[in-house]
Amino acid sequence: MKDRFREATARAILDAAEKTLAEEGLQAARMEAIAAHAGVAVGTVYNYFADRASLLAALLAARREGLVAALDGALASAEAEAFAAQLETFLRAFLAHVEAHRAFFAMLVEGDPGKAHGHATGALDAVYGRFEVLVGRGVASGALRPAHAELYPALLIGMCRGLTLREFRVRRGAGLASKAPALTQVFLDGAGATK
Amino acid sequence: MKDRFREATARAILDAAEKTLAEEGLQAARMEAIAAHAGVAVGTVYNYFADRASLLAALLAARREGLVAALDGALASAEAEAFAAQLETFLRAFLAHVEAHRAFFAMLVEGDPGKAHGHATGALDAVYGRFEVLVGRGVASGALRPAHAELYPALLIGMCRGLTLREFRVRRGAGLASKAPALTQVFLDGAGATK
Amino acid sequence: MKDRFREATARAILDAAEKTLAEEGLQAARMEAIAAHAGVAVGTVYNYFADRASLLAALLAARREGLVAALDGALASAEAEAFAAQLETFLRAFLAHVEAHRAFFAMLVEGDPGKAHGHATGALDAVYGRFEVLVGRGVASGALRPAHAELYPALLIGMCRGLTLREFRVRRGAGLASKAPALTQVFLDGAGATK
Amino acid sequence: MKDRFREATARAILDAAEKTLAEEGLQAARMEAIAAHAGVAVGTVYNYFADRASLLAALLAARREGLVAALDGALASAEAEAFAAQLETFLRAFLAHVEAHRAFFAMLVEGDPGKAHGHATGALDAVYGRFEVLVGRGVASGALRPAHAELYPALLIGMCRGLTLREFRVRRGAGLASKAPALTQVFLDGAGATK
DNA sequence: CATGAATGAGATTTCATTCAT
DNA sequence: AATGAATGAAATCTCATTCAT
Repeated sequence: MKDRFREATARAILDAAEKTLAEEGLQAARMEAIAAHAGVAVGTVYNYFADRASLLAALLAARREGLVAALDGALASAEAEAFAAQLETFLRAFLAHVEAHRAFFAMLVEGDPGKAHGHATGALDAVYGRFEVLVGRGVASGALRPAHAELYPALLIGMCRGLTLREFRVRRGAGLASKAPALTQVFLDGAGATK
Repeated sequence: MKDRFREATARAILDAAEKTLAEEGLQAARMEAIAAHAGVAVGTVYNYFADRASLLAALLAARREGLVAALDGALASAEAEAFAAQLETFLRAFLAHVEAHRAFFAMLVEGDPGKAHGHATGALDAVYGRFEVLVGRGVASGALRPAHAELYPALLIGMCRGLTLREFRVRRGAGLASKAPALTQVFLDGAGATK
Repeated sequence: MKDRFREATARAILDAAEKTLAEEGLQAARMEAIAAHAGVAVGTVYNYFADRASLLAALLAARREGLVAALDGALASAEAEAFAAQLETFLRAFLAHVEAHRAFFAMLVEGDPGKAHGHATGALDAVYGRFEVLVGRGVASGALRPAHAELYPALLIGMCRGLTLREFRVRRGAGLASKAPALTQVFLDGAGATK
Repeated sequence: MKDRFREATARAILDAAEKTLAEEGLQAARMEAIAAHAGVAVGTVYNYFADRASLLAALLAARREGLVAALDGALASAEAEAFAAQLETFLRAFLAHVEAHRAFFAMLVEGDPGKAHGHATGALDAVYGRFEVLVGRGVASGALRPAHAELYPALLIGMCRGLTLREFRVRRGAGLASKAPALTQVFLDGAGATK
């Protein structure tokens, strides 16, 4: 039960870190601000995480795990359906997570290309892998053309990101996840007029 | 001729800043490192740019202008061709620029999601606009389906970004610009098998 | 009791600032030197005062308040006496304070004539006011001729300052406060021989 | 004739320095600002004065010489008159100079107590001496009581300074020099009512 | 364990001075 | 001799981290 409490505090700090990051940015977010958001003193943060980098890494890991779990859930739940439905379910799960943890996604692309990109790239590996699983299914089932299949994961993730950034400009609308059908359709059928 | 010199120095500092940013990251890049890369003393940097923020803003502006010019060139040069060719030319120009100025593109997504995204968003407005022009042509000519046309610019930019990040993982290949045909095809025809 | 500590530290830093200012001058006094004099690290100084200007302003305010309190004390304690006695008490209090906080008085005249004089002038307003109160009493009681009464505060303060600077040249003597009787006499009776 | 030109330039730089000092303060006045006020480049200033300290010292010396000359003139011209007239003439000359070269007088009391006060004190020696000459005459002629005669120079200078600072507050009036008669009267007869 | 004041290395910025043109 | 861009030492300020309470 002590462990329960420790874990709850740790989670609160991670949430505070995410919030602070979202508000002030990866670089500008100071440890004191994170602690204040969590309602604890700086020293307490250091009782849970060795240093700033560890805290950020832990946040990254926690959010990645959540995202991977969501994607795995989507992959499993839709396994029996047609590929288009699977894809839409998967993309909806992805977009919903991006929307809920915008700060996490900001982190994934931020940081120094040298260090953080290595970070982020490594961190994304597992996510990337789920997209590859999905694409593999599509190709195997004949639903996807194998021609440029090695690019599909990157293109799908990129389009999701494109939609995310678009949300910053057009400040209305039904939210990111509602774009999943359109995204699915454009990816499968293309934007070109059928001749 | 003195102005020539001043401008050349300013450009050299901007290039050095981009290089340093690429090597060390937006936050880690110190003014001294930038100055050293440019082959001048710190004080000299401050003779050209009021402070760190101004230098970064100037770099942002300079690269954006270069990119917009490249996109305008692509839009103009391919105007007479079929839309697919226009699209490919445009995407190739975009990808080539991203490749040449990776540091610039790293900057566009870095920083605080709140502020810098506003920044980046504002900074990208002109770029976004060129994608809209292109998409507008496609819809007008009947080459693009108007269904989700409002999402196309975001999706195209996103896919380019997806490919860019992919370059960080697969460290071989013919470079980003060579992906333009594949990207064009996937965007126009979709990844789905033709039934 | 924590607040007690904080206040004591703040006072220690102010004292250290005054000392450092006295030793090295308004411009030459570095924040590190002030911190060292106070026996703390630079960062600690910044935990108490936002920046250099704030620290100096706080010192100014603290010393002014002390001086004003001393003058108010003198005004109150001597209220019942004859004007000459009141004047002497008042001047003695003033001179004693100037002597004790020479650094403070150095500050009052230092800085940019434009801005800092505005500063100093504003800062001195309260002090000036006490002299005006005193002069007002003198005029009201008939002890002072009203002819040039509007100049008296300035003349009295000026004479005190003159004596202060004189201390820098003649380095002996019983201290500034001991000049109060002479100053009182000259001001009241003049230096001219009685015809 | 070349020397004439050199001297004229040097004087222009000194004037510019005084002006800049008056506007921005002793510490804040940068060499570039001084050069700009003089209409020359920084390098040129260094062709005339070895460094910043030399320039300030030269300004000090120049202004002091002017003041001393004016005081000597007043002492000589009024030698035959009654002491009260001599005093008024002298004070008027002093106040006029202070008014014309406010920046110079700001310098005299400014600076680090350590260095600049030494400076200023030394610089004032000659001026102080003229006040002593005047007071000596007054005592010798029986016009001044000898009681606190050693304080009179300091008191007179102080009163002048008090009036100068007063000018900063009351921003109207006929100028500093017009206060000479009042100052003379108060100093000779005192502010006390004649019983 | 929690606290938050103290720490000090390190970053940004200024500006007197130099020197090639 | 005049110029003004370049220089870099030195000052201010920040903030991750420590540790006594």
